[in-house]
Amino acid sequence: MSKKKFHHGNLKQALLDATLKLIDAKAVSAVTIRAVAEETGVSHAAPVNHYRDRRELLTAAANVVFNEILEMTDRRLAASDVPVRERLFATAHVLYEYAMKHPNRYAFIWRSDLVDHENEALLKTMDTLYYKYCIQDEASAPKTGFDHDTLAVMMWSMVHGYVDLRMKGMFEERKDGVTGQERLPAMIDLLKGAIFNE
Amino acid sequence: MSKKKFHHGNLKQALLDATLKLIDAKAVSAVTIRAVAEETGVSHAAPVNHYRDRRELLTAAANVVFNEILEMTDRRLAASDVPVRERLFATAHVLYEYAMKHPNRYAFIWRSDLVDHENEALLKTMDTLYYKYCIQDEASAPKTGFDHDTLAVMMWSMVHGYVDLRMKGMFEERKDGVTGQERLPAMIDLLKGAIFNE
DNA sequence: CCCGATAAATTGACAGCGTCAATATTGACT
DNA sequence: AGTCAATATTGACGCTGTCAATTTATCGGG
Repeated sequence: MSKKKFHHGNLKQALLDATLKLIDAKAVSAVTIRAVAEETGVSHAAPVNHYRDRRELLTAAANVVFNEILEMTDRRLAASDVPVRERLFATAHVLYEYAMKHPNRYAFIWRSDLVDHENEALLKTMDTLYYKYCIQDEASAPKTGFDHDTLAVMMWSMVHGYVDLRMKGMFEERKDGVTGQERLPAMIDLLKGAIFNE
Repeated sequence: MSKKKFHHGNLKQALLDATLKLIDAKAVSAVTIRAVAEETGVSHAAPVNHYRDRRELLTAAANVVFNEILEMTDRRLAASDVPVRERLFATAHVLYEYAMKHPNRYAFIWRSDLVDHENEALLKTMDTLYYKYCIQDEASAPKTGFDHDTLAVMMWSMVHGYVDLRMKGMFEERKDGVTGQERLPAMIDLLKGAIFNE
């Protein structure tokens, strides 16, 4: 029971759903308070009761997305029993796959003009993703002869940078004809090989 | 002669200057047509005579920035007679240094919701930067045992990704205490070492 | 059972934004 | 001098986020 069918139901969740729906269907620029309100069937000022402003709504939505990525990583690493030294690369693949599958969501979560990356809940989710799967604990980190922190930052930067630039038209099949589906995994492999001297 | 002191002088250039000034001082979000007009001392609708809309103005500004980076790269590579196999890394350093020195400009040029990256002039500048300094010509590319295209994309992605994520608060000195001034060069060196087996 | 308290939603307003149409002004050219 | 086109101004429009005032619905206690 708790909160069912008050005036609307739980509008808070409905607003969040509408937000993500609009992001997927169009882009985050289509997420106006008024559009979200209409999509949800309430008046243009109703959302203020649940989210102080647009930024707070979008920050909540970003948190949902980061949690999705986190869960996706959990599944990948838990299911197939990935060896320790492969964890960082597996995480990189997950990040890349998520971005390819949900480009609008991925682009959106990094829009710091729209999302408050200092938000406590969001910060916690992001830190979990980063420290749990990239940094790991010192002991279980694979021995490579390279500083593991630096490797983690490198991998994360490489994946994000590639995805971000690609979405903006760099590395497009303008002259080289190589599609993104092939190129990033190759980059990850190259790095892996270089690190492990294979 | 040509165009001096018509009504304003050459408003077109003045608008561009005001745009970059606002980007540096505040952020690209502060670049409203009206603010730029006021900064330049003309009425709010004057800019339309020189730039169709806000997007066109910002695209022109982005072109200026890309050209700055291009020139900065030119100077770096020409002056110190950088050996061929170091060119890619030198370019990476330039990109990084520019981003550190002009963070607002760097963040702005990748805002594809505001800048038209399909614009012909801009595309040409970007391609020059990319193909001239990253891809180079096949013959003069250093022999590394790795596909040079892939290396170039990797390097570019890594630098951009690191800068972008850092600006958004990842890799902040939250727990590790490492500043960006030290970390990216270390990453570049690590990659260089891995590639050249040193 | 009803009635206040309170949470939730509506309505209406406001300023700021980009942009367009109508108008006025200026400089260049014949 | 007088015409014309380029350039700038003014005023308006619809859209945005947000706030204040108001209305509506639900809950808890008499």
